[in-house]
Amino acid sequence: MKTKKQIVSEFRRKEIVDAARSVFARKGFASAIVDEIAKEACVAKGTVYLYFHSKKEIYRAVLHDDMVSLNRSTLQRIDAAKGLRSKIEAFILARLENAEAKKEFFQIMDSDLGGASFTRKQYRDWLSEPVLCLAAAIERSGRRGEIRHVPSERVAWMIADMTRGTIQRRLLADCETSPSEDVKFLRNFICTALAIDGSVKR
Amino acid sequence: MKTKKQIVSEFRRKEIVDAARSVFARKGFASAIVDEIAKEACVAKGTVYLYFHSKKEIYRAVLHDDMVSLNRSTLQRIDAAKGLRSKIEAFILARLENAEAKKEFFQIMDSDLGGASFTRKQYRDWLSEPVLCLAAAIERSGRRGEIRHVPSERVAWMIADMTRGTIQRRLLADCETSPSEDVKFLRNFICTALAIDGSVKR
Amino acid sequence: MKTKKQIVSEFRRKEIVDAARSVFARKGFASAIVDEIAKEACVAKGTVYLYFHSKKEIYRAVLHDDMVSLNRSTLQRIDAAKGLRSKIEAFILARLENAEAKKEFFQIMDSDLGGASFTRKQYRDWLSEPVLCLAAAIERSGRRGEIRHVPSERVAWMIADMTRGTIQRRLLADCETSPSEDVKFLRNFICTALAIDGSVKR
Amino acid sequence: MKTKKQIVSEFRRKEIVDAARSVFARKGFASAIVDEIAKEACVAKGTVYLYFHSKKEIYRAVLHDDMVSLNRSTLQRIDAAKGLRSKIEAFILARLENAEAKKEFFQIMDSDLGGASFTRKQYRDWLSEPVLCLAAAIERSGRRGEIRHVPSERVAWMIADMTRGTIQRRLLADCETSPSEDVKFLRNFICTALAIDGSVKR
DNA sequence: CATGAATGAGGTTTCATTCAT
DNA sequence: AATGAATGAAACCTCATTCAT
Repeated sequence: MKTKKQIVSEFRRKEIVDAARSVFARKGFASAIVDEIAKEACVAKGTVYLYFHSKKEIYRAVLHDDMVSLNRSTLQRIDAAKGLRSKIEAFILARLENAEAKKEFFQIMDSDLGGASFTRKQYRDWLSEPVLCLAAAIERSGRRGEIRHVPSERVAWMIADMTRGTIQRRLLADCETSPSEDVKFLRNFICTALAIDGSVKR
Repeated sequence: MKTKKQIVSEFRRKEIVDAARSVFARKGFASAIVDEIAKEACVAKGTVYLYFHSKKEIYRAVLHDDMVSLNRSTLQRIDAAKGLRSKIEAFILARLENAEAKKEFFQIMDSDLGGASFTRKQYRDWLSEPVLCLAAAIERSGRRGEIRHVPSERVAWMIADMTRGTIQRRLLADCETSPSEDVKFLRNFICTALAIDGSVKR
Repeated sequence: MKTKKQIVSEFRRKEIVDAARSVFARKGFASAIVDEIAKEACVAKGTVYLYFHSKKEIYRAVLHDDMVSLNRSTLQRIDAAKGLRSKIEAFILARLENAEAKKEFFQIMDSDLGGASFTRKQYRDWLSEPVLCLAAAIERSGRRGEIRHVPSERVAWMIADMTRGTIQRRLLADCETSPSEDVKFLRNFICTALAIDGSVKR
Repeated sequence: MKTKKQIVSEFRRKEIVDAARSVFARKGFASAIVDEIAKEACVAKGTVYLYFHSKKEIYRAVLHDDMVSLNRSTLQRIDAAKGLRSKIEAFILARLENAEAKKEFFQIMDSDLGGASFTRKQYRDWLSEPVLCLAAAIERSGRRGEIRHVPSERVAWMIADMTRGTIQRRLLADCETSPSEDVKFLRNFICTALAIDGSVKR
């Protein structure tokens, strides 16, 4: 059972991470100021350093936390979906909705990876989990002859690339098109590329 | 005619921009130190400030210069190519080769947009020039019935997204696959998605 | 009631202002170095910036603090003195003694007005408070027929001018004459100029 | 005879000094920038250093030139005037008119003595020449019994102090009173203080 | 003689991190 | 555990002065 201390401690940690996400999204890593994070989390600057060793670590925590939850939900939705077409749609949808819900996180991922400290490599590594899951689904479909033969992992990355680009455009352009329209277009584009016509099973 | 001074001046400016590109790529905008840029350009710190008003301006100059030259070469190659398939390939190839030749630049574009100063929006705006050029080619092909009917601009952005993702993976993964292989895969993937079969004219 | 923090905070502020006064007097505004002020105040440079926004603000604080306390004491002494002759003497004495006690301050006021940042106008404005107080006393004396009729404000400024000149000479010349001698001469000179002979009431 | 070279050289030197006076008056010594002086003198920065060793030296030249010419004209006018009353008036008038004509110089003298480089002492030394001349006149008048017995040098400094204060007020207040009014008031005030009534000989 | 590009020492200011309370 | 005042390293930028042309 969680002690009272643990509860308070976890609560505070979350508050700091949330505040940090907001500040990092607004300013980027380098221009974010620890004092501002502390203020937004309603704690003193010193307190922040009780929970995190350094600014960099806060940054890592923000990204890690978000990525873990994003990946978890993406994987669940892919698993839940039946048929490749649905799985692809599930992937895209999970990403798009998450971007909508957590603009801040995506703004961070998109505009500043913390200077020298954090590499895009880490992002790739995180991303690779759901992408490989998608790739596996494509691979199976291919084996079953439901789609034409393609290098499944590569295709999965293509899907991720297009999804990401779409999200970027949505975030920048203040969403001229509806999310469902974007999803539909993407899925169709991909399915056509894989297609045995529109015959990919749902 | 260019005076001797202009020549020296342009040469020095270029040296600074080149040095800056290298430093920014290594350190990111915030961690880059003007003194280091100066040293790498073999001039004194003060000289840098004769040519640029601030660190931010140097940064802008690096990005602008690279983007202008990249866009110019991309547009030329698209124009030179005959047939949609070739034009698409030209676009991808121009980008990939440039990334290979100017790793530094892509690392900047990909990993650090200079904190609050620089938005990804600017990048999109720059990118939109060759993308719209590609879109126009797709549109024309569509009108001529060479490909199935698609929203050309959106498709052009998809192509850009996939190209960019491919470049990123190449830069991160130390190139397991050959560039031409990547290009071929990409082009085929796209052409299949657009295809009236494999019948897109070369 | 003052909290402990407020007390410490005010103490520290005062230490910085005192150190700054000393440094500014030695070096002038432009040549004064914040680091030196900090060192003399026995705090780190950063601490100085916790209390003041900029070097200019420190400078303003020094001048303001000194001027406020000088004016307060001058006004009190004028008020306490009975009779115009005594009031004039009080004014001169207050200024001379202050100059003696706070050489540093007068050196600042006299030799460096902080470049473009600070105008002599501000100094005049500060000075005008005790001068106008003196003018009022002269005016009243004039109305009562104790002195010949004069434009009181103008005369008050004359008194201030001569006092200031005397102070300057004292500071520069290492005081050949005793302060009380200077005061006596000044007062007599002025009283003669205003005089119904030596009959100005004490 | 002056060679052509000398003529050009003197002309240029004067242009630089004039430009410098204007810039120093506007900005003060510390904030004045050599480049700006050069530009205002229509020469290149390097040229300035052909005529002066350093910024400080330009500053000294400005003050020295002005002071020499001011003193010369003051002395001449005192000499030309007959009678103490006229001589005093001549002193005041010479100073006031000069201040009117060369506001810039007086603004320099009044607002910035160049940080550590230049002391007010130098100014006093310059000023002492006409002041001592005035003192001599007072002394003679005293010996002849035209005025009451006073320490002549001290009185002469008082006159200089009041003149200077008046000039300052005129420069700051945009001249509410006419110069001749100020001169008359000053002379009368002084003569009353010295007076054997109004009987000081003209 | 004249130029103005180049220099680089040194100033102000910021902010991550620590530590006494 | 929480605070926030204090620290001081390090960065950006300015500008007097030099010197090759």
